[in-house]
Order: sequence, then C-alpha cells, then structure tokens
Amino acid sequence: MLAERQKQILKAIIEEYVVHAEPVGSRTISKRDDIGYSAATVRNEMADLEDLGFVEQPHTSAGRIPSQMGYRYYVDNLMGPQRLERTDLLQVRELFASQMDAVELTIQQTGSILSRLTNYTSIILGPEAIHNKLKHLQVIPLNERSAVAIVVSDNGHVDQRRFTVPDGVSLSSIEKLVNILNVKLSGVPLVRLKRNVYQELFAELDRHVEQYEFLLGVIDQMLLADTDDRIFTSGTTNILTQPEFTDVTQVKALMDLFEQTDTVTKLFATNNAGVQVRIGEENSIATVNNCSIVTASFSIDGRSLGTVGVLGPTRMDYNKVVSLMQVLTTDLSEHLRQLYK
Amino acid sequence: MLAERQKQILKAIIEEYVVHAEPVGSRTISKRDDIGYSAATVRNEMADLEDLGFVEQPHTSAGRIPSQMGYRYYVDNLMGPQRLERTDLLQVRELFASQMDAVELTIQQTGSILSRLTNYTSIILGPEAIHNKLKHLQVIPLNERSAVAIVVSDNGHVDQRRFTVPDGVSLSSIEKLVNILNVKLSGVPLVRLKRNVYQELFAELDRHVEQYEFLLGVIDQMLLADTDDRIFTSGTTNILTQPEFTDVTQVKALMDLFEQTDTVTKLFATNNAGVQVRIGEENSIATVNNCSIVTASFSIDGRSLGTVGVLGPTRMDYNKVVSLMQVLTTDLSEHLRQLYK
DNA sequence: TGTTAGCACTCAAAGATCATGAGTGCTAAT
DNA sequence: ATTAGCACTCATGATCTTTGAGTGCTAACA
Repeated sequence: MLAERQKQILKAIIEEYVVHAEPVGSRTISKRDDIGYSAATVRNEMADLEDLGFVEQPHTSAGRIPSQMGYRYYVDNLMGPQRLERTDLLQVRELFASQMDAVELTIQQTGSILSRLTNYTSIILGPEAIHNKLKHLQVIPLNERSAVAIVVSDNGHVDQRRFTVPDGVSLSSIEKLVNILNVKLSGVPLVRLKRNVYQELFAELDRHVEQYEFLLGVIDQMLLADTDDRIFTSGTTNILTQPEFTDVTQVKALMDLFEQTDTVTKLFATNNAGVQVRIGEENSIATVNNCSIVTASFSIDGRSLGTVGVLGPTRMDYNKVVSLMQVLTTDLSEHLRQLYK
Repeated sequence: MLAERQKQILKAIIEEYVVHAEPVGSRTISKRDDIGYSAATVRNEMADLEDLGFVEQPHTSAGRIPSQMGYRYYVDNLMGPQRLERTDLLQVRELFASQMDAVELTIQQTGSILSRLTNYTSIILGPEAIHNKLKHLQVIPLNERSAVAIVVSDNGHVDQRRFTVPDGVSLSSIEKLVNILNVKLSGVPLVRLKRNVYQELFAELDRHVEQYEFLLGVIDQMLLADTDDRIFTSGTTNILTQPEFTDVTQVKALMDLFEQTDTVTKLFATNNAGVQVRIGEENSIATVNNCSIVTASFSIDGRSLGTVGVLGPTRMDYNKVVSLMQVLTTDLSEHLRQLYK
C-alpha cells in the first residue's frame, strides 16, 4: 500500500510524463500547484517509488518515467473520474444526434471521431455476422452465365457475391430454389443456414430442384468472407505523430499488424463488459509491447455486438481515453438499439 | 543527342543507383561487364553528363546520381523491353487463370499482386459507376420503420443503403414504385436515373405513388457515395522499406495523402492508353515530388474502365514496373471482358 | 586524338574529445 | 519530518580529427 503522498507524487509524475514524453525531475513535480513539498522531499519519495517498482530511471542523472506497473496502479487506483472536455462531449452527442441509418456508417464514424478526439488509432470490431438472421435472399441474373446472389440479414447488413451459373442449371430452377429458401428459412441464423437446409429441406429440394448444392456453396462462401469486413480502423497515421514512433521499422511492423485481421481480432476482442485497459507487455503480441490498448464492448440487452478499441503508446492519456470510451460505448449501444429495434 | 558511350554510361549509372540507392562512382561503372572503359574515361563522360543535366553530384567528392531529366531520358530512350522474370509472369497468369467472378475481388487481387511483385505501393481506380446501367432495383423491408434499398447494375456491382421510412409512406406504395422503376428503367445508365424519372415517369408516378421523392433521394445518395469505393490500395507499407523514406513526417504526409480520395484520383487518373510514367516533380502534388508514378488504364473495346497505378521513389525500377504493368493491364482487360461479356 | 595511369584535393561520415546542465543522492541544518 | 546545500553523474550537443571514397587535372601512352 502506498502512502498518500506517494500516490500524489506518482500521479503527478504520470500526468507530466503523459504530456511531455520526457523523464520528469523532482523540481518539476515540486513546482506543481497540487504538490506542497520541496524538490528534496519529492526526490526521497521518488527513490522509494523506484525501489517499489512504480517508476524507472533511464540513467542515473535523469528524471523518472512511469513503469508499466506504475501505469497499472494509476489506472486501477489513482485515475479520477475526470470530466470530458465539453467540446469533446458535444462532438460525440452531435454524432449520434444526426440520423444515421446504416449500421456500417455509424460504426465507421464512431471510429473516426474516437481517433480524432484521442489522437490515437482506433479500431472497431463490428457486429459478428454470426448472430444475424436471414431476412431475405435474392438472386439476380446478369446474363445467361452469371448472376449476383444477395443475402440481407435482419439487421440490414447486405452481402453480395457474383457467381457463374454452371452448365446444366437453368435460371428457373434457381428461382424456384430461392423461393423455397425464402419461405422456409426466413429468420434462421445465418450460420445455421446450411445445416437447416440439409436437415429439413433435403427431401423437398431434392424433389423439386436440380443441383442446388452450388448455390448453397456460393452463400456459404459469402458468409465466410464476411468476417473480414468486421474490422474498421481509423486514424492509423495518428500514431506517427507520437514521439515514441520515430523509428520507421517499428511503424512498419505496426502498420502490417493492422492488416492481419486475425491478429487484430485477437488483440482487441473482449467479452468483458466495461472498459478494459491492457498496458505494454500485458498485450500478448510483441509488436505492441510498448503500446497500450483500451477496449470496451458495446451491446444490446446484454448481448455483445462488437468492440471499440484505441491503440496508443504506453504513455497514454488513460483518463481521457477511458472516459471517452465509456460515453461512446453507452451512446453507441443506445443508438444501435434504436436502429435494431 | 547523346553519344553512344554516354548513353551506355547513363544507363549503367541509373541501373546501379536503382539497386543500391547510393551515389555511383566512376570505378563502379568501369568494373561493370558492359563497360569497357577505364574509370578515368568514365569520369570524363560523367562530367559531361553532369554539364548536360542528366546526372547530379550531391557534393564534390561523391559519385553521381541520376537527375529527374536523366530518369526521363532513360524511360524514353534507354530502357530496353526487358523480359519479366518467369516466376513473376507465372504469378500473374495464375492469378487470372483462377476463376474470379466478382469484379471487386479481381481488382483487389490485381493490386495485391502488383504491390507484391514490385515492392512499391499500388493503387487501382476501379470502374466508374458512371458507365453502369441499372439491372435491378430492390427494396427489402426490415421492420415497420426501416428498409434496405439495393441497386444492382449490369456489371454485377451491388450498392446498398439502409434507410428509414418516413411517416405517411406505406410499404405497399414503395413496392409499387419499385415495380414501376424496374420495368421502366432497366438498362438506363445510373447517372441518368433521376433525370429520366422526372422527364418520363413524372406523370405516371404522380398518379400512382405517394411521396416517391424520398426513395429517389436514397438512391441518389447511394450513387454519390459510390465514388469512394472506387479506390483500392495495396502494399501501402511497402514504401516504408525504401531507404528514401526514413523520415517519419514524410511518411505521414504520404499516408495521409492516400486517404484523400480526390487527391488520389487526381494523381492517378489517366485516359491515355498505354503505360504512362510521371517522374518526381512531373507530379502536380508536392508530397510526391520525390516519387514516381506509373499508370496504365485498362479497358474493354476501347472504353476505359479504370486505372492501375504504382507509386514508388523516383529511384524506381522503371523497366520492371513498366513491363509488369503492360502484361497486367492486358490480362486484366481480357479477364474483365470475359466477365462482362 | 582518344584513352588511361597517377596524384593532389575535397568532403561527408564516423569516431574522439570536451563542455554544459539537468537531475540525482547524501548530509547536515532547521 | 522537511529542506537547503553540495558533490557527483551522465546524456546531449558542439567542436575537432581521421578516414576513405571519389573527383578533376595533368601527363604519358597507343
């Protein structure tokens, strides 16, 4: 347990370092309005804090910088429920006040505002198609040999895929198939589609329709490809303005990371309710060991829909990011609830 | 007009510099197999080439680097019709041999292979929706208040947009409207849609359907938003491996550039047939004044469909890029022709 | 006359040396 | 318990030196 004065000083160190990105010395701390002690006293406390592992010294004659443990303590115990700047809050409210119909658009703009207000990179994992149910299926022929299959799910998400009609399959038989599927499968979760067909409709389809497998194959591929569309990034270049990323090779590693969908999913996925902070090496992937990731999931009626995330340097304005995320996920959940209604 | 030996030496300088990215000295040139002159002779010629403006000297005791004018001369006169590496050609052929139905997918993969083979960044401006014609229009209601509008064009491109049904508009009237539009407007170029409605269908719609304007508005917005979807970038981080981009601020400027759709369009758009090379300051935008851009448009029956582009440092392997682009656009055009058939 | 060997000269880049000052740890006074 | 004072440390930036790749010029050569 830290003494009150130690807490004060640790808090001050972190807040200074977050702003200036340079080791902070005892004099700097001593001069702050919220600290009433001399530099010497602060120095003593700082030495203690270092022994305890909350701060580090890059070299003997430099100031202190927070350690990962220090940040962790700050996030868990010291961080006050700071108010958001009024202008920031206003922007968020304005965003959701403007009528946005498309789920995709809402999510994209949420990401955009998040990265703009924090100056970090934001990533949003959209709703998983897994939960969606079939609303409508449609096949539109383009010419004798090719057609477009369109799957609309109950949340308004639209998937499409062009395909070539194999020889020996007539357009009319496709039409018949689509009709049957629409009637029988409306409301069925997309992931169950194929199974349902084989379990319940096998006999009927076999009797009426020739070669229905290939169309099911097309639909199946659509749903598979869909997971890629779940990731929305914004403000990718923001990290480039952070002083800790002057090294181009590191930047490249990070940029490449963003393009690997599976890694991104692994990094940002969370099923916890509430805001979660992962600091430095608490992240499993080495590339982001000098980064912190703040995530929060948004949901409707307890059902998680996706995750909002911010990636920045370990020296992050946790206070601001966390409060912003709280507001944002609450508002986003509410907004989506209205849309899905 | 350059003397034969001068051409030889200029060519050698450029080819060395493209590989090693460092000023090349007379001895290096002299030791090449295709040069049979001593370093001293080469030095004399280099001095002449410098006077003529084809090469530059960073400082007195350094080797020479090609000037923009030098590159230009190389591209226009010196560059031989080099064969593509067999493995590269193989990859291209393989790409198009695999059955790809979706136009979007084809284009994306073309970009991906282009950036992989060149190690530069590739950008593709997809077919402009402008030319597309309406194939099918569909509105699928999700619940009492919202619905999805889907526009399928004759090339298989699908646009979608979710919208809220205003009060006082019934679903049945929307259905009626969609039916009329489908019958009357099939085959009409998308850009003409709205005009056609007002010119030809005004009377009929006015008689049968209440409040059709809002749906037309929805469709209009879809088509507007569509221009954004035309741009496919790939290998954005490739430029980070180039030694000329160690400066993070420059990298950021470039990255930000990629996100401005209008600038990208301006930079890469070309209606010329064939491969076009823009070197350094020949590009209108300052951010890319130390870059070169190679573009080529792909087309069907002379109608231009879009542009393939590569962005790299001025020190670019023009020979390789140009030959690759030639093959790629030819094959892509052919492939699309089969798809559109 | 065109080509090449030789040599003095130039200058960026990398290493070595030095001064500066921010910041510490310790001790002694308050 | 707190703080003023002081000697000590060490990264940073400035200045100087060395090194070597490369040039330009001149004179010799084919």
